[in-house]
Amino acid sequence: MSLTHVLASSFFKSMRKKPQQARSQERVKRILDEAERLFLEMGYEATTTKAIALKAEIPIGTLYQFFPNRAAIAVALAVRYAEQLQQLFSDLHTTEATRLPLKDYLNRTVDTFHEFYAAHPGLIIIFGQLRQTAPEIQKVNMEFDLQIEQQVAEFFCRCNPKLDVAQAELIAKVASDTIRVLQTSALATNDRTLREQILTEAKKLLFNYLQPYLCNDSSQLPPRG
Amino acid sequence: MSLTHVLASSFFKSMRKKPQQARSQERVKRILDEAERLFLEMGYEATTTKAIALKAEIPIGTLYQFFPNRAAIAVALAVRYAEQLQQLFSDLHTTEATRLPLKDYLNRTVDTFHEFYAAHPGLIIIFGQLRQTAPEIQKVNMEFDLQIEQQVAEFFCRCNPKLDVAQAELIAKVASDTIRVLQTSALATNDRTLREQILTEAKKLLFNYLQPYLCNDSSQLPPRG
Amino acid sequence: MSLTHVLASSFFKSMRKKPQQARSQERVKRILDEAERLFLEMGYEATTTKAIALKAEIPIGTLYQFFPNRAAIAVALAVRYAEQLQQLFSDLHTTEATRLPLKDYLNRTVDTFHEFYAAHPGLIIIFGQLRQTAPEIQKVNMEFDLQIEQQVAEFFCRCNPKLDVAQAELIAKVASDTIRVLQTSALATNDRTLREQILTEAKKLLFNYLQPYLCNDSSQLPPRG
Amino acid sequence: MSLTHVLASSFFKSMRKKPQQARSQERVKRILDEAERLFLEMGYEATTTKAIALKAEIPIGTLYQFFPNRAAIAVALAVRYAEQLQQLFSDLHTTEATRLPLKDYLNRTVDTFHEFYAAHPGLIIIFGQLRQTAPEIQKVNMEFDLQIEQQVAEFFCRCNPKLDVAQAELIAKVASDTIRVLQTSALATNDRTLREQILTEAKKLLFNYLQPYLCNDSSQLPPRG
DNA sequence: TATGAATGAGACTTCATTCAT
DNA sequence: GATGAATGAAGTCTCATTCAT
Repeated sequence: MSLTHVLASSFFKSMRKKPQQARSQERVKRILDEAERLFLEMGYEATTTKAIALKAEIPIGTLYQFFPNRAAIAVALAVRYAEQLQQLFSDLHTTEATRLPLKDYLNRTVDTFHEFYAAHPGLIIIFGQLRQTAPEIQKVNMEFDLQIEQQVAEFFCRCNPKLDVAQAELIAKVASDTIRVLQTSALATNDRTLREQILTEAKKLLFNYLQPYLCNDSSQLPPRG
Repeated sequence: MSLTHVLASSFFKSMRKKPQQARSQERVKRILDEAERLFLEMGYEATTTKAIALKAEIPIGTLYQFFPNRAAIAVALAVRYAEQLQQLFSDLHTTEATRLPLKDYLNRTVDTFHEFYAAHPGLIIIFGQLRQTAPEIQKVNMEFDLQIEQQVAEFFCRCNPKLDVAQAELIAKVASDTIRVLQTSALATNDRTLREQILTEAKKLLFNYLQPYLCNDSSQLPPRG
Repeated sequence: MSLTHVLASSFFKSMRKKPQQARSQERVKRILDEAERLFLEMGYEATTTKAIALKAEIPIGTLYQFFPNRAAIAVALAVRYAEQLQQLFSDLHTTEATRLPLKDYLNRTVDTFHEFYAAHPGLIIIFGQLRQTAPEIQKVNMEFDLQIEQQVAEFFCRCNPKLDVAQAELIAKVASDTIRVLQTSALATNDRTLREQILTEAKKLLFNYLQPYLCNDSSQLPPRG
Repeated sequence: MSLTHVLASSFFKSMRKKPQQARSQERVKRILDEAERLFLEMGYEATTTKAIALKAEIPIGTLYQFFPNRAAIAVALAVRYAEQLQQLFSDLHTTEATRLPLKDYLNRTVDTFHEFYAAHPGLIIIFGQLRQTAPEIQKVNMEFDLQIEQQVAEFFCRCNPKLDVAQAELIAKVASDTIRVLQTSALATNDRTLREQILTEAKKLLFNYLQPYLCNDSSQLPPRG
């Protein structure tokens, strides 16, 4: 029932067999790594399964023993990222971060995710642009977004117990979408100053937006509806 | 030098020849309309030029007289939307909207664009997901985004003359990215209530973010840098 | 019955109408000139009628009023060359050249034709390589070659009245083929020294070959085969 | 460094992969055989890859596994002929032919090659007319011609050690070009008598041309220059 | 199990030629 | 007569996936 569980099952459903031997695991990793690089460089449609197999240095037939088709590779990539992001999120929330003032919590969150995004350029493609091309990926993306948003919503509820769940989920969704697009926007530029500025604005924007909801001062809570 | 001019030139550069006769114009329109529908339904890569020609009820050779290749059709679509959005934006700013209080201005802006987005579902694909697949489209998108952001920045500067241009452009970019993603998010759901809620949050978020910058009370202006 | 007559009729048969007005003649010339350049640069198949019309600065429809199809342009080019070559040959034979010693006659002939070939690089394509692609051209080529060979044979018979006609025609054919290939070979190199050397060898070769036949000393005449 | 080696490498470079299994070799052979027939019948440009695959009774995709494009088939054909001709030439020179008097050597050479040409009508197309259309073929042709000419030159030098290398190469080139065009000329006619006559003249022509150079009587050697 | 040669539908695009204006 | 937009058959080549070895 946990996210990890759900996604993991989704992940392995996309694969023909669960690689148990060391070599198989190594091969699957190589496939995913090379596929990510190629998707990033050439785009999904322009990336051939043969090219992936070639770069991963495995026979094409073997690739098809791990993945039933090309889309499954993209899905597996999406799941791998989802797991990593979930881990990142969990790590963040098991530290003292959740006990920081909102402003600091947001700064930390934005920076943490930014580092991850910056280190994984493929992520934006997989989670941002492959959606349309491969409906399967979209599904994984949406499922994952939802899971994260629910966890964020739970966190918001813990911050401000007066917040009702539906409201918290709405806010979580809006905040998640916003943070995601601004991360993307920041990463799209090579101008390091601009990048920092965008992140700074993102933090302000989130703070200004969330403060009225999360500040435990009921007098500031906006009326529902 | 105007945006319309720039985009129009870009538009016609993407086409083999400028259709001047009534029938040609009609045909180009049909090509674009059908292409939009197909891109939306099947995705860009899965949409064949043959299918577009078939749906538009013109011979394939004729399609290629107007567009040198499939990507050019997508570019033309992007330009068409860019022009319409620019028009929408200009119309908004030549009304009294700009003299409204910030909150009302934002409400109006969000609603106006939302109506347009809702009426043109293809827009999100063209401006949101086709980027990677066809670099030409990305270019049109980015040019257009930049133009709009500059106009928004100019508007911000007029609202608050103390704002410096670079700052205004940054804020405009952040606000534009945010509004765009939330519009998309709103449209992604079929739940009309949720959709309204997302838009309401978008308005709040923008207001909370922009007010400190645009409220002409210098004491509230955040220090630069 | 003259060559010029035969070829001229062939030439105009390849054209839809005999251009009588000055502008038409000018246009046909431009078509041929540009076609020649394009055939030379791109090859026959890669040269589109549209490209020819474009370069010649005439509408494509007008091109098709002068030539029924693309091959007709190539044929017309072949005929134009045939006429020029025939003229060259006639001019040579109406001078004192025919009264020179064989060696001098051959030197003059080789050089004269070489100058023409060098000045008309399209000739080799039209007469050498377009044959296969367009059977019509092959026909014009062969007709022309035959006419020239017959004139050469007549000349040989005049040189040595003891030569019978069939023999003379055979020799003329062999000599013509040889001279043609060596001209081509000479022109294929950019090394001016090598080019001169090839031509020098061509002259020797022809002299050594023809002398026994044409030297009016019956004792040297080879016995008929 | 041997010709065979050079050409073989060129040959396999033109192919996607070296066929190793019996079936593959058989298939490549069928492709080449049918391509040759079609090139001969229809011309290179008019011969479609589909038609070749159809005649060879293999799927088009399989054809493209062996050859990256249509031109590569023509190149492979050229290389196949080059190898056969080289073999023919080598065989001739490892017999006693080289020890025969010049006249007999030439008779034998002309006849030997004529038999081969007559048995392989595609050769003339590939080596004579495809040049322009496909630059790759031209390259193979020229490389091959050069190799043969060098071998001929070496033979000439052995015949007459007083001949310098550059001179020998020039003569070899002239003789090769001449013999080739006369072979072609002979084959172009269906009149068997005329064909024989052309060949007879070719032999005379070559003998008369080469004798002064190769006859080991230095008094007859033409002065260089 | 592992492999990679084989498959063939189908994609995009071109271009000689026509014919309505 | 002059024009050039319109046509659509046909060409080359790709590639996801299979399956015999």
